[in-house]
Amino acid sequence: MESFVLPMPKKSFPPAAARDGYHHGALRKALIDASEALLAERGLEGFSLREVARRSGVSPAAPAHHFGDAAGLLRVVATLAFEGLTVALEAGNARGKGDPVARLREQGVGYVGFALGYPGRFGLMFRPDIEKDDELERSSLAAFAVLEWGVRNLYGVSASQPLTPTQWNALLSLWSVVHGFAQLALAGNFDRFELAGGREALLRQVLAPMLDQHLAALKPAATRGRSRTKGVRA
Amino acid sequence: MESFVLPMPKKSFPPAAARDGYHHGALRKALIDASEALLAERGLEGFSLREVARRSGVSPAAPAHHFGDAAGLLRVVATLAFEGLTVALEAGNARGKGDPVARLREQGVGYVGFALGYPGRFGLMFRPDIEKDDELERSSLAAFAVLEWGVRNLYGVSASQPLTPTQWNALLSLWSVVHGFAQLALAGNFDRFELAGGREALLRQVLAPMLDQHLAALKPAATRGRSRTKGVRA
DNA sequence: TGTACATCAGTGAACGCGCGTTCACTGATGTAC
DNA sequence: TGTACATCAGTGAACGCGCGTTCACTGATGTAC
Repeated sequence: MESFVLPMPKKSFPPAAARDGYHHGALRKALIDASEALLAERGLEGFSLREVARRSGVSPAAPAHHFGDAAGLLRVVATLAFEGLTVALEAGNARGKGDPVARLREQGVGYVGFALGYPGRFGLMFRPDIEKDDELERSSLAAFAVLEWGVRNLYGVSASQPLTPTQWNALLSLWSVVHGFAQLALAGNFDRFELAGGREALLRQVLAPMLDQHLAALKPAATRGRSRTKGVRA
Repeated sequence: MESFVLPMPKKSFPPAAARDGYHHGALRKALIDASEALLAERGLEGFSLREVARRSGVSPAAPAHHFGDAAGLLRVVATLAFEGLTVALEAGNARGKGDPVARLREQGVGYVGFALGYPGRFGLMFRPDIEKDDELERSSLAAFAVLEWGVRNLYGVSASQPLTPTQWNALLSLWSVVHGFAQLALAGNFDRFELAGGREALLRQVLAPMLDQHLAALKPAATRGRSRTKGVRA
C-alpha cells in the first residue's frame, strides 16, 4: 500500500499524521488526551470544554461533533479510565504468578499505580455526579470483577458460589485500603515521607509491605493449616 | 446581665436572634453553614460565593467582610471540618473503653460516620488545591494524632518512642481503609448493598465487622501471646 | 446622660471574564453512477 | 476515469449566563469625653 521508491507525490508531502489543513486527523483522541491532562492539572472543577479545544488547537464548537457536549466527553474519558484500570489490575494479577496472595498484592499495587500515574482519569472515575451510560457501567463492573476474581482465588471459591460474609469483608477492605491509599497519596498526605524513589518507592516500600501485612490476615485457614484447593478458573 | 422582669424595651421587640434590620447577627455562622450545605449538594465544583450569599439572604459583597475572599471562607470551613473529625475520633476512642482494638474500631466508625454525616466538609478536607494556613495545618495534625495515639495504644508504644515499620504500616493501612471506605460509600459504590438501616447499618453491619477482621491481623503478638504492656498515657 | 465621631457590617450596581452552546457557513472527503 | 452530490469535520462569531471582586455608599453600633 505504500509507494516505496520513485515517484514523489506531486503536491504537498506532509505525512498524513501531521497534516492539518486536512481535517485534523485524530481530533477525537487529541480531545481525550487534552481532557486527561487538564483534569490532572486542575481537577474536575478546573475542567472546561473550551480549554480542551484550545489545547487541541481547534475552535470551541469542534468537540460537539465528536462528543455532543461536555458530559459526553467526560463519560468517554471515564469509560477509558476504567478500561485502563482493568488492564492495570490484570497486569498485577499476572505479576503475582501462581500465588493468590501475591496476585492480590500486585493487583493493589496496580490499582494505586494507576491512580498515581493517571490522576486525571482516576479523579473522574468515582464521581457520584457523572451519570453512567451502558458502556461506562460495563467498564466499571469489569474492573471490579478482576478484584473479585482475586479474592475468590484466595479463598478457592468458584464463580458460581456466593461469597461468605468474611470473604465479602476481605474484598471490601482490600478495595477500601487501596482506594484510600491512592486518595491520600494524591491529596499529598504522604508527602511527609519524602521517599527518595518517588512514586515507585511509595508503591514498593510503603504500599506493598502494608498490603502483605493486611493480606496475611485475610487468608486465615486458606494457606496456613490445610493445603489450599486448586485455584478457581485456570 | 439580663433584665429579668418589669420594664419592656420601648421600641421593637424581636428577640435578638431573629432580628434582621439589625446587622444580621450571625452572618459568619450562616455563611459557613450555607457553604457546607452547598458543598454537600454540589461538591466543590458547584460551589460559588454568590450562591452562599444568596442562601444567607445577603448581598454578594457581604462575605468579603468576614472571610476576605472565597478561598478564605473555604479555609475556615476546612479547619472546622478537621476539628469535627477530631471530635468524632475522640468519641469513638471513648466508646471503645479500655480495649485497644475496640478503640481503633470505633475510631474508624467515627471517621466514616463523620464523612457520611458531613459529606460537604469531608469532601473539602483532603483537597490538594486548598492552601493551608497555620490553623488549618494545626487542626489537621490534631485529627491525625488521635489515630496515631490509638495505634500506639494498641502496640503499647509510648509517645516518645518511634514506631516500627510494621506499626507504621498498621497506622497507614487503618487510615487508608477507613478513608477509602468513606470515599467509596460517598461515591455510591456501596449502593448495591441496599441495606435497610441506611447509614447506621452501613457502619455497623459492614464497616465494623470489616474493621474487626482487619484489626485482628494487626495486633500479632500484642494481645495474642504475651500479655500486653500497660496502655501509653492513661 | 448626651453628644460627636469612628468603626463595623451591610447594600446594590457595576466591571470584566470565561464559560457552554447555537448558528450559519465552508471546504475537504467519500460515494454513486 | 469523471462528475455530481451528500456527508463529514471543522470555523468563527455570537448569545446569554453566573461568576468573583470592586466600589462608593449607608445606617447601625460602639466609644471617648
